Amino acid sequence: MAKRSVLSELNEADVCCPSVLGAPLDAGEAADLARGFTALADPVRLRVLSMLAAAPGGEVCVCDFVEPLGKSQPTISHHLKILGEARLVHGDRRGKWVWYSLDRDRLASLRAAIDA
Amino acid sequence: MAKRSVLSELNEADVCCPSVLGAPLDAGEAADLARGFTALADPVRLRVLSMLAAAPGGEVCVCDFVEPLGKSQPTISHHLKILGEARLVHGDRRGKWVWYSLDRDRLASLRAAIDA
DNA sequence: TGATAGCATCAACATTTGTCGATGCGTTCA
DNA sequence: TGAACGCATCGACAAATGTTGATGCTATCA
Repeated sequence: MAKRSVLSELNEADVCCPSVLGAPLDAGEAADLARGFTALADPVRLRVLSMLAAAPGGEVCVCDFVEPLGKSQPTISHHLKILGEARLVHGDRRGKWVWYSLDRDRLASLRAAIDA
Repeated sequence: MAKRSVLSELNEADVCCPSVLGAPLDAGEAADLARGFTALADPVRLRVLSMLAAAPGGEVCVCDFVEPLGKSQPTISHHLKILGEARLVHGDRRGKWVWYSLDRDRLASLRAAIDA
């Protein structure tokens, strides 16, 4: 597991959050981060996040995504599931409705991964 | 083009860099950002970026990616092309070799898009 | 000039992804 | 209880993506 000569000697074995700009990522760290960025790599999902960020109260009901985003209800549900699995959003059922909110800490951790 | 009631009234029509956490993104802004994050949404490409960030001199020759990343030379070339089209890296030919370097400003602009 | 080496492009393929109609499940309310 | 509504899941499909062997192009050097 020796570091390659072309790479930094920095040791971040016990750092909590791997960063692209620290020592070279191993395959596992890279796969973890890639899962997070994959969730951001779609225009519909970015718009979902931006709507959540801008919503008064920080919550948006599923039904309120459908018409503004111009996608079918199953498609919206699909994207919310992906964002949920990436822990970027969280859904809260209240009666017939499910209200989604943004996990700003999770977003910040992804941001930190590409922080200089 | 009226803003929806559920959304912020903030007007950022003439702001340089759209942010996920500002006003709701329109389809065009979201597509632009998604292209950037798509480039980050792959473990091989993240490892390429981290190797560039950690490399003394900030440069790595294409041939030095192949063995550490365990991918074929055409695959590495493919990923470098994607990173180049996303303006995250830049290649510089010197003799037989092409040395790639990281565009830290471009990375910072993507980071800013998910900045609180 | 010819041989060799490094990198990009091509062709092909399997896998993943985004999308939607149909359907199922849970909640509300008359 | 039954009807209506909101949301998730399923099945299917087209499009995009990651990968590699073969090939082509450019630069170096004998």
